[in-house]
This record gives sequence, C-alpha cells and structure tokens, in this order.
Amino acid sequence: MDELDSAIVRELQRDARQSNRDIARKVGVAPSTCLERTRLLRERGVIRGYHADIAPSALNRGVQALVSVQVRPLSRAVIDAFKAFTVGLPEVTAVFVMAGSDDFVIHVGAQDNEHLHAFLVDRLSQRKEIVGFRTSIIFQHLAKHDPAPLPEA
Amino acid sequence: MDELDSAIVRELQRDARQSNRDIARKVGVAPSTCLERTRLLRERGVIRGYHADIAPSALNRGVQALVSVQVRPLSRAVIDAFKAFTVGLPEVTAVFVMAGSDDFVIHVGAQDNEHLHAFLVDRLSQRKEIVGFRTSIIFQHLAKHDPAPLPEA
DNA sequence: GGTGAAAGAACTAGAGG
DNA sequence: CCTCTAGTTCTTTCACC
Repeated sequence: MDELDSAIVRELQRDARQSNRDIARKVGVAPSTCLERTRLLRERGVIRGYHADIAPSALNRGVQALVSVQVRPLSRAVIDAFKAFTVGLPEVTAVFVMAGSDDFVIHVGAQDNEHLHAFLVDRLSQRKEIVGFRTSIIFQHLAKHDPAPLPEA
Repeated sequence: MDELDSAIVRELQRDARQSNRDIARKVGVAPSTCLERTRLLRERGVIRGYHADIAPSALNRGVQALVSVQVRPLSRAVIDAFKAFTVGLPEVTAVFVMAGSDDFVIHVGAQDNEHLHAFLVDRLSQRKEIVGFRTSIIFQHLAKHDPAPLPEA
C-alpha cells in the first residue's frame, strides 16, 4: 500500500466504473501499470468488490431500522446459527456481531412500517435463542463511500 | 422499474465493473438497450453511484464500533450541526439519524482501541450538545451488497 | 516495478424497424 | 423499445527498460 495504491483505491471508491485509462491519468501512471496495480489490489484482498449503490426506495425498502438483539446462550454455535439465519432473510441488509450489551445489530429494510412490524414479530421473534430485542427506525442514513486511509499510527 | 431494470440493477450490485456487453448478454438484451437503461436508471436516481468495497484494515481501520449518541435540545439546528460535524470526521464512515432513545448511531473505524478511545474522548465528547453516548465494538460486519428488491406490497 | 505499442474488445451514437 | 452498424475509445498482453 504505497501512495500509488492509495490513489488508485481512492479513485475506485469514488467511482468504480470509470475507465482504467482515466484512473491512470489521474494518478499519473501508464494504463498498464494502473491495471496491474488494480489486479494486485484485488488479489491481495484490499479491493473486495465493486458494487452499485441503489436507492433503497427503488428496492421497496423505504423504511429502514436498526435492530439490537440479545441471544442466549452466548456460544459460538448459537452466534453462528443466528448470524446465518439473519443474513439469509431478504429484509436484512447488514449484520453486526457486537461486543457489549447487544450481541447483534441488524440493519433491516422493509416496504413500510407494517411490513417491518410483520418481519419483527413473524420472523425474527420466532427464534428461540433471542432473549430480547429493540428496534429503532432510521430517519436518515449518510454513508461515506470513500473513507480515507487513516495514518499508520 | 420493470423486470429488465431490476435485472440490470442486480448485475451492477453484484459487480459494478463488468462490461455493459456482459450485462446485456446476461439479462438478454442488446448492449445499446442495456446502456440506455443504465443511463436512465442513473438519471432517475435509482443508481446513486458505483463504489469499490475496500478491506477496512487496508485503510488502517482495523477496529470498528457503533456509537449511540443522545443530543439535546433535539432541534433541527442541533441535529443538522451534529450530523455535519460527525460526517466531517475522518474516523466516521456512516451516520444514522434515528428515532427512539438514541438520536444518532455513528459507525466509526480506527487504527486500534487506543485511537478509538482518543477519538471518543478528544473529538466526540467535545461537543456540548451531547448528553450521553454508548460505544459498542464491532466483532464482525456482514454487509449484503446486493439486496434483492422486495415485493411491492 | 514501470513503459509503450498493438491486437482485440467494448463503448457509444445514430439510423432504422 | 429494440437492433444493427461503424467510428472511437479502452483493455490487456508482452517485449523492453
């Protein structure tokens, strides 16, 4: 991860669909160099993928919420099973495994409040390992799609 | 948003860097048709952007946390100012404005626990509008980069 | 590592169904 | 809305530095 790698990563974070040629020009190297760097970044797992960012309402997910969940017993088997279960649900867009008073935080999207409620009481609360959960509606979600690298230490 | 639009969106969610030609072939239309559909999806705001997904550790963000924050008074001025402040901090990767007992949930990444602690006590807690916050470390973060469209109702 | 050139592929606009 | 075509641009490889 030298300066050149960082510059390429930054460009791909900003716009993953710009041409290799454009990126090369912006970062000041030949297109072939840029292409090879990008290939290596991908191979090393620095770049994990390229994804279109879609407006949630276009996916009929106009209502979003964070659900904090506590499960028991807190064993690996229970954690892994619950994680796999939640990730598999279509309404779930992200799962955080947490330290602290909440064991999971689940990011959920639904068509409306009614569907969200149905999801919570019909799907989620079916799970026997859940000993408690708390749902908070998201009014606004600002995501930084191009977080800068922090200084090394 | 007909079936064709959805199919194109799905492909771009999965891999935003595949060629228009490949997407056209997969969804079963001519490349020019696919290109025009994609242009319109972008214009309509359905597609908000294309971003590389970068491994947090490569950005020196090996430690991640969710910080729940309560601010007072809960006026628009205070909310907007706090939101702008947090989004501007380099450690912050996402900000959720919430309904419920927490007013904000902030997704933070730092080099290590020490830097995270310094961020919380030196930066965040400087803000006078904060009346309380709670930090939870993220052990694992599974994001679904290709959420499927939910049924219309 | 990086570069430059060259073959092959993709993008994009425009005419036409 | 879709297809076909053609000019332009981009990707990708490879010999060389």
